[in-house]
Amino acid sequence: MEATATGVRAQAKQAMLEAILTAARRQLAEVGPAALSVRAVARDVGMASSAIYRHVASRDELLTLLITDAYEDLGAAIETAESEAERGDYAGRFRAAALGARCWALAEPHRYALVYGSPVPGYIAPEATIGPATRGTAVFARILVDATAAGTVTHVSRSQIGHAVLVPQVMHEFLPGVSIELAALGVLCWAEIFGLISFELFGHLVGSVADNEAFFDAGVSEMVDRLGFG
Amino acid sequence: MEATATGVRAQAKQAMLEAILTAARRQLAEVGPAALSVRAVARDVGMASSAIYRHVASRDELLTLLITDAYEDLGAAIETAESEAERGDYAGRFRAAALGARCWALAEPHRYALVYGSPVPGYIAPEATIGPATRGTAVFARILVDATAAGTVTHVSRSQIGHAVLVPQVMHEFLPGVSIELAALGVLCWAEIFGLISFELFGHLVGSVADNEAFFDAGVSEMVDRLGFG
DNA sequence: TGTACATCAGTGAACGCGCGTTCACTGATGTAC
DNA sequence: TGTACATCAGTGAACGCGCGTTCACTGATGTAC
Repeated sequence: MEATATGVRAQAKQAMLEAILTAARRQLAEVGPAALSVRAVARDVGMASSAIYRHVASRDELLTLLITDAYEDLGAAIETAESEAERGDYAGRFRAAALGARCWALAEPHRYALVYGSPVPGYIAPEATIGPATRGTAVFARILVDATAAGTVTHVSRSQIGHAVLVPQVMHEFLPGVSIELAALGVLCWAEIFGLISFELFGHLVGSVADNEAFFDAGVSEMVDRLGFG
Repeated sequence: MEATATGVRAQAKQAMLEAILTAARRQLAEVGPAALSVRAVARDVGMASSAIYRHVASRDELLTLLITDAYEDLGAAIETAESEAERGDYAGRFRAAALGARCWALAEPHRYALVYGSPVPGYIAPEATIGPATRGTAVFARILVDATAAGTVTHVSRSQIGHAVLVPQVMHEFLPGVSIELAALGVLCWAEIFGLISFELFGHLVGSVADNEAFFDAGVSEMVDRLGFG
């Protein structure tokens, strides 16, 4: 009974935290991260503002929770999308992962902006955000690793890339066996994917690109070519 | 004498506006666009907060001025950098323009984030920002146009790009004579350049990329290849 | 099972603060004769 | 050149508002005997 008893309290607490985060996500979408306010969240959730402090230490911790939450959610979306492609189809896996990222971003523009837009002034991301941040990226890395292991990489860009460009530890941990050239190309593509998504979401394609989805697809096709998954 | 007289007043007014913008840029760097405050700007400039309203209609107009100002400044930096390359060296011009953008962004990270980071919540950009926004982009467009006119474009990516992807008016106005394929490739590169800059500035390369400049250079080299400026 | 005690989620008032914008005003600077 | 008047940049008080965080408190829920 003891375990169940404390379990009930803990469960209620967990549910309350979830409600607070839901309200905070709503707030985020309305006023943005810089104007996110503990009091507004409390109002939304129907509590005294001071009650929030029973669940969250400060406004900054609330922001941290939103950030890790967004990274995890985006990472999960990329994982799910990628997992639906055939394992041996590296182009398909890459395409699915990229599209998964874009779909999530379109559905959750404010949470996307929170993690891939401007840093929040005055907020310093604690170490706890690093883990979740790599989740989505790791999916892309795995595709490169698998393709290399399978010997499917047929051609990489002709541009020269110095050996010191990437951090060795990342090469060992996330890209074992992958050549520096392909790894650097992968990081470039990773940045391009999020560059394309940001441009679309932040309005820089308005007036230039008529069909955002076709444009993104064209970009991804090009990346697949470059990576040698053609 | 009349013209000089009003000229003196007008000149003082102009100087005051410049002082306000300088203070506003400082504020922007400290607290970000969402927290930019008329009162803090007034304090910085040494005036009563109400005095600001003699020069600027509202907080939103102040933001608009900062945005057009940032676009113009970035555009000018790209123009200057690009103009130093030899006219017939399209790869060199492209490279210079891209590096010019990156240099400006590194020197003015907050103003860069203002225009290429997350949109400011609750702020709706007026039409007046459109013109300045195209200034830098136009430099890249001109390189494509010139290279096409000179017949220097030797090879474009093998990926297929539908004809409806780009807005026809933009093709006519900024990219006359340029093929749809090259134009789309150009827009992709444009997005990639700003994607790379944003990733670097917003901290997404920390821990992965050891040498940001070399990495950016590698990316640009690759783009030059793709565009057929090799 | 029943009772005494401890835990702890939520309250509401209070702290000191900053915000955008308006408004009647002052006083220096420019203009017209 | 001298004077009367108009312009207008800057003032400071005021409006109504929201903020993060603390603190002593209440009262329900869980725990230990």
